[in-house]
Amino acid sequence: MATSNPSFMNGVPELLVLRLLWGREMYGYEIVQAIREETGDVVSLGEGVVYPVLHALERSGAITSERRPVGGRSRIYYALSPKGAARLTELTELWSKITGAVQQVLVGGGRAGLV
Amino acid sequence: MATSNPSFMNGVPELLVLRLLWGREMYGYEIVQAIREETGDVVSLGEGVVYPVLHALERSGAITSERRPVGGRSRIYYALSPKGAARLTELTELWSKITGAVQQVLVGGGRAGLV
DNA sequence: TTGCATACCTCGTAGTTCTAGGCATTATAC
DNA sequence: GTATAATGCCTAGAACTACGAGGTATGCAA
Repeated sequence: MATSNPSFMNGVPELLVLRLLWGREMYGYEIVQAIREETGDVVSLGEGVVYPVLHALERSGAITSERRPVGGRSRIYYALSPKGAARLTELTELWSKITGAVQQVLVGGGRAGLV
Repeated sequence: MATSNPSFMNGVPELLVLRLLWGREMYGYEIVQAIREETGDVVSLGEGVVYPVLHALERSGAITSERRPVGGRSRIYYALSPKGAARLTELTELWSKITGAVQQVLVGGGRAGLV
């Protein structure tokens, strides 16, 4: 209810997951850590965020999964499908467009500066 | 469910409204149009988004309001308070941090390019 | 007097992230 | 040997947010 922090995170999990899967296969737990590392801990998505995203992406045909036993453990590796690649392109362009438009307002306008 | 487009708009309305009010007073209807114009129609927030944001910001003390009759009509002008200015700084920094982190993932990583 | 632009407002819905848990196996530390 | 952390998967519920649809009222032009 509070006036709390807008986290600017809408759609970001899907975008990041797709981007990470672009070129190499990865499993869920690995993706969670990769996001943390590659963003320098700025973005830190829990497993409760990443796994549902993966399942939704698989349902929509954007990624495919394959269970593999590794060192006695079982991992589910995900790979980007052509559909997922298209979705990635689409989202990346949208991201660029939106952030560019916001930046325009932040920089431009009446006074100059603050950014 | 998961079909749809993430709009990347989380928290953006609050940020844009605060930024527009930085330096000049504006009224709701004017803000709606300003966002449309300054973003080149990339971001188009309806009145159903802007007015609730304004009310929430006023409740939290980030902006103050003053009703003024203009040409027979009544407008409610909003002005940024010190608290709102601080909030704007905070949000701007967070925005910069998040988008920077996402950009890092989009650009960096295994392959190069796509952005 | 019919329509359009201005100017305000609220409610309900939908879509998302997040927290907080739970389960099971393996490696590490004491 | 036994507790603890790390790996690796999962779901359910709450909380938040943007959005569309709809409502009221005034002024101005055709």
